[in-house]
Amino acid sequence: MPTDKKTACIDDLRMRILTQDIAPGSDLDEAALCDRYALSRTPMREIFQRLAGEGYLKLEQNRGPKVASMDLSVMRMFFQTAPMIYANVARLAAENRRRDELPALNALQDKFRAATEAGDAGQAALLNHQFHLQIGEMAKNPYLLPSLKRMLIDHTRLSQTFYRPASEDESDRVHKAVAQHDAMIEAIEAHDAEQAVELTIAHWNLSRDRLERFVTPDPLPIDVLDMKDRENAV
Amino acid sequence: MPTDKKTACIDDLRMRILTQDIAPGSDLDEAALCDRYALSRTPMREIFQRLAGEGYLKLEQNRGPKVASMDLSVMRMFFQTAPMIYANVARLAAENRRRDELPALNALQDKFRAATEAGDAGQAALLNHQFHLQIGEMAKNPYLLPSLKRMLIDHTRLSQTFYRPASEDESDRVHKAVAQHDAMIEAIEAHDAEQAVELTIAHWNLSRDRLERFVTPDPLPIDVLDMKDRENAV
DNA sequence: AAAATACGAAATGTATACAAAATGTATTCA
DNA sequence: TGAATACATTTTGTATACATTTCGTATTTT
Repeated sequence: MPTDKKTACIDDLRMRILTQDIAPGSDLDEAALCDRYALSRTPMREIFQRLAGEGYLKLEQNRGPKVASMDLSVMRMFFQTAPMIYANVARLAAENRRRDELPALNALQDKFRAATEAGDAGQAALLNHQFHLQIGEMAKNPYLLPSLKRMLIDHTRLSQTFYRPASEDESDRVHKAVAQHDAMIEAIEAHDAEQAVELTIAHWNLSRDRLERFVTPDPLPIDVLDMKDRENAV
Repeated sequence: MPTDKKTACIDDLRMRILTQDIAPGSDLDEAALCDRYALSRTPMREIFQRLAGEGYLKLEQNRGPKVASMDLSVMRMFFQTAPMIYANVARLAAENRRRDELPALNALQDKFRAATEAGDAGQAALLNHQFHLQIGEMAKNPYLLPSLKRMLIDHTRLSQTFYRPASEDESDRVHKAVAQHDAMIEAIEAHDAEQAVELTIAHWNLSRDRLERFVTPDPLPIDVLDMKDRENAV
């Protein structure tokens, strides 16, 4: 089937962008990708168009596709907007979810937990992405979904380090995040919109601190000899 | 210039979809459009991909592009989500607008007012669309913008009748809408976020009632008659 | 030497031919 | 007559050749 090759390519590109295997702002080489995925230029360019529509890439006239960048100016908007989108999506998901959508959510959570326990950071971030995307689908709101998808792209790229906990404290946070997912599933299953919102806010607050530290890293230690501080520097 | 032809085609298709010249849910004939816009299939398909990414069209495997439909279930979400998106975009626009963006907004408002006074309903709806899109650009929030764009597509399609006022009362509403635009420009220019939000909510409330009256599902396919004829013919 | 320009190589965009899939129609067979 | 199947037509997807634009480089000109 020729179409499988195409969707496989799309999925792989998405994955590589989300894991920062392809860096934000970097250029894509059409010919090289055609070669890599064994596709001719026409379907590859259609893929570029689609990924651009989803916010993964940026296309300009007469120049190659660029991976969406993450400037500092945009990051400000990210932190400003995320709680609103996430909370409202969670509310709608709790209100509108269908029973037959719950197994998929549970399956993703199972895989997510396994990835965190196995210490597979990239996979954990990716499964966290899919988990929240699934909640987005359950919200049944075609107007909010595109915003959520764009937020999740940057959220996942930012959180690459989150699931690679360096300290005991950060490891605790990951476990807390997993537990919050469980609670969110319960709330959504119970059609408890208020609870879903509350949990989502808490979930956001949990990762916000870590995320913000990544965007604006701690200043390097002034005392060069203090090796303890050096360890925590980003 | 070959690229002008392409952007002209995109703009024209957008316009025809927004004015419901091409009905929601209708199929697009690739070959016919290639003929109409004097483009070959490759760039035309790229256009489809782009319009699909913007929410104008829906693409499926091995079948022609469909204009995004406006089902009743989606309309519910439309009315539920619009105030939140519009209000927050207005707030951000007031906060983040640059001085050099104001002339464009004023120009659109001038043209908008002229269209309403000339009774050009289609043009008025289109310029109203561009006006709110410009505010969206001024908000500088890449996460909210895609949602706003999707909302505006349906908003403009729904409001086709709004600017074709049938009664005295409805004519008043159009004038009020024009005045609200003026006030919104003032608030945005003055960086008055609270005022911008308040005006936006009022603006929304003004059109909501009128819009809700026109929420009707896509017309049933006419094929039913053909089937009857076929039965009778044999 | 610096700026400008012209050239060539690489890329991006378009047209078209070909392949695969879907759809409609006619024919066959019970 | 009616169902099923095979065939033809149309539509959709892909590969590739060709056209155009961009960009780096070298040459010219002052």
